[in-house]
Amino acid sequence: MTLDFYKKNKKILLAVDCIIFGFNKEELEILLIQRDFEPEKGKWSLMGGFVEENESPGDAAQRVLKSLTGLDHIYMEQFAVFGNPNREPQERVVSLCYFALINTEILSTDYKAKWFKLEKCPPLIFDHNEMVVEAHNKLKKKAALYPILFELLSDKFTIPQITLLYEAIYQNQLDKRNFTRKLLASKLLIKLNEKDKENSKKGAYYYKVDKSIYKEKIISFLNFLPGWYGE
Amino acid sequence: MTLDFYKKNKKILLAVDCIIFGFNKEELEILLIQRDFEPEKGKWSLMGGFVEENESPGDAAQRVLKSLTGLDHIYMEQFAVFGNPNREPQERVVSLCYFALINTEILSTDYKAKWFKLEKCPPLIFDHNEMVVEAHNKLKKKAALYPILFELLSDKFTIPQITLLYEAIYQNQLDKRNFTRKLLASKLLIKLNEKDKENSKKGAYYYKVDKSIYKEKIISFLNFLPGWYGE
DNA sequence: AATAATTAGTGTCAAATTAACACTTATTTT
DNA sequence: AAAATAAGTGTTAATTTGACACTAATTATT
Repeated sequence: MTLDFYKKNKKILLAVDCIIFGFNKEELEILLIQRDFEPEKGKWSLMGGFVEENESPGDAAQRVLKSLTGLDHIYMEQFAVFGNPNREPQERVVSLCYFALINTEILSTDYKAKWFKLEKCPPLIFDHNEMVVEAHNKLKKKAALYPILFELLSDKFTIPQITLLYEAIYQNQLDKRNFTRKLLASKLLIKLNEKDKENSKKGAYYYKVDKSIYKEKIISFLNFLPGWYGE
Repeated sequence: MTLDFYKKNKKILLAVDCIIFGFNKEELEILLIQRDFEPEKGKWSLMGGFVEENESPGDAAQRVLKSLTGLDHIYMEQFAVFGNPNREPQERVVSLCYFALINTEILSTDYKAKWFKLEKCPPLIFDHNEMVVEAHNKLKKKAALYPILFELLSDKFTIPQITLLYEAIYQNQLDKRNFTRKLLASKLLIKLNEKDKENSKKGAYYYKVDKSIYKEKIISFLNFLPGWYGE
């Protein structure tokens, strides 16, 4: 039994960092917390923590996010590894990065995590600002290809809301006629008999996702954004 | 100085595994090696190794690949983390997965790594078969969006060769007229005054990539594959 | 009661892109 | 000279795209 093989190798602290984007009705935001321990105490940071013995990195990300924000069962995707030997000054830490996009409203106020407008993201500890930039790039690509964005808009949403969301992510104006046409052409949306009257006098119809179709026939959403090309 | 914070946490063995796809003229292949140490000695495996103290995971992947295959400066992309606590029986190991696509010909015969047809991939150690499936899925998506595939076809290549490559990756037939038209419409290809006469009597013109355009204007290649949708 | 203000919702058309389709060309072998 | 092989190319109808601006529904104001 040659366990020696494993013994020779150095173990490493393995962390997860969660980049949580939020949207409500206007702008893309990002969730941050203030470190309450050294090093870098008091500075703003992503939600992070270490992978423990009996959990997978994905589970660790879920646990860390929940413990710091109360957010549970958020689908996150691993999108990068930051593992430069000197990225943290005190000790070597390799970080696995996960991102998600949620509705800002679902964050409970019992926690200290705070939303920042993405455009006004403060300086963060270590290399966290780079992580945010990379996550935003991934989000753009992902959103172009997959209708994931509908999921975050809770159960029901209006077409103007989706439009605003895409505009926030791509920081671009969209032609609402063309965009609506494409949305509806996907046949993923079911019109409800109910209107959102909070945001306009006329009121906008709510829609929901047709999950039966959605699961199988995942559709290419590229070119939702005219003239926009990946990366 | 609260270094204790770090001390409390368990360190983990961190590995990299390299999924190297190869193509020459017909089929998509995958590079494997036979383990020459326990556990699982003698079984087929991906090229893997541990991340060492003074290297980033990306550097580790490069080092491991080079030491086992001689392949150097291969662009690999991190695409998954396999970190289930029990994925290796002897000891907990979290593995970062990287993939690349190269021309099978560039592999030197001095090494023990061996090409297998992807369709005849043998049973591999641990969860390596799952890694291969995930990598293949990523490759499909990636290839649809980016012209990366030209890069692997060394300096020059013919249009029939590219067509075969895409057909191998998507395991699908392509209409050669339509596909050629799209390739040329990208304006990424420069026709050379030289023919490949090895593969046909008539001979096919070589092309090379116009790197000056390639770098900036990365073009969406989605819908290179008619009716094909992501994932 | 009429008017103004606000945002939702919709249609057309010209241009570009797509997918389906089969024959000719160049060269080598026999 | 004929046969074999793989390269290379063009047309057309259908679909999709992007540019464009008005009408509809409701509420607030006067």
